[in-house]
Amino acid sequence: MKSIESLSYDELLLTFKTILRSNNLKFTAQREAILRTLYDHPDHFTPENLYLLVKQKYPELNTGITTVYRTLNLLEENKLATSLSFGTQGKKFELSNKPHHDHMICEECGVIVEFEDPNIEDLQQKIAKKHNFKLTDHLMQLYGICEACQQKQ
Amino acid sequence: MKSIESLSYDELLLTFKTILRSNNLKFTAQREAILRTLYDHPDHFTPENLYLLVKQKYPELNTGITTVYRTLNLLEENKLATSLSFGTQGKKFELSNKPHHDHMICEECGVIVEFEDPNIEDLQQKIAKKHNFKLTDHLMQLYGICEACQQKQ
DNA sequence: CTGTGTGCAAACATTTTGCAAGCAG
DNA sequence: CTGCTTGCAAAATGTTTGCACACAG
Repeated sequence: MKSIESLSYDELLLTFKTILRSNNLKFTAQREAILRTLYDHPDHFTPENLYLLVKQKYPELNTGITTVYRTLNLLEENKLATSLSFGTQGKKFELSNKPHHDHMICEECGVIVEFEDPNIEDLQQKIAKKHNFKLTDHLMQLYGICEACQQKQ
Repeated sequence: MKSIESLSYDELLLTFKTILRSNNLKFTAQREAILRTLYDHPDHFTPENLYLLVKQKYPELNTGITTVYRTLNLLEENKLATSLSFGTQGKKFELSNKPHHDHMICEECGVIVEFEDPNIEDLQQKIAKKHNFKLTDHLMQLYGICEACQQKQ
């Protein structure tokens, strides 16, 4: 199977269908609407935000928030989506269809900037090795004040 | 004021009292019990865990979980404690009285290993500069399988 | 047809808030 | 004394589950 990175929507959809089929799950209009919405808006969604947007774009499906949660978890379990934790305020999800990257978050306005740095990946491997961990994943988030918010102050 | 890193308990207590005084807040037995418990157990606590431990060690205070939440937030706002997010499962807290470090978490047993790497701090500064962010904080967590759990498999 | 998926409402888990009584300063 | 703090219960959030009906395969 092709890597998930930089897939076109059709390829992504095919990947999704393959995953569904191989787990004896069904391809439904709601599941597609959720995937499509995630694809069309490369933002970081809370389940609630995504639910509202899907409802707005595909009102005839009458998608429930329960289905959004279930689908997001399904996507995450199958590595088609990734989530970031925000303590009490839940999680934010994004599709995994772009190269690996990390996040820098503005504490004022909440904007999320993505970045990528190969040196960090190397460092992480070294650290894991030192403690005899088998690395499966990582999370790196920088917090700060973005350019726009610095000027407002 | 002395840096918070590597304070003895007496120094930590003094810092706490100073913060309380300067905010017109009161020094209470419950607040001290919570600080003391965090100090005596350099673990990563959920509010619930900490609540149970404080109750066990200082039963006569009859501390409520509400107070634990309120005190943890107070400590965090004043940089005496730090929290890590775990999505749905809430947060874990630790005292900030040791040098900066990051965390590596075992996905099997949940054990948290602390590590420290100056190279990472440098890299982060570079990345922030590139995007014109003013860095205030960061979070780096590595996920994997610890040595013990690898052997169990 | 069969069994998975769905929306709804209810249940859950975690955290926050309103309130009356208690206690620090 | 004054007003911050406390514990309790209730409310608020965010997420998951039970169920009867709908629908994909």
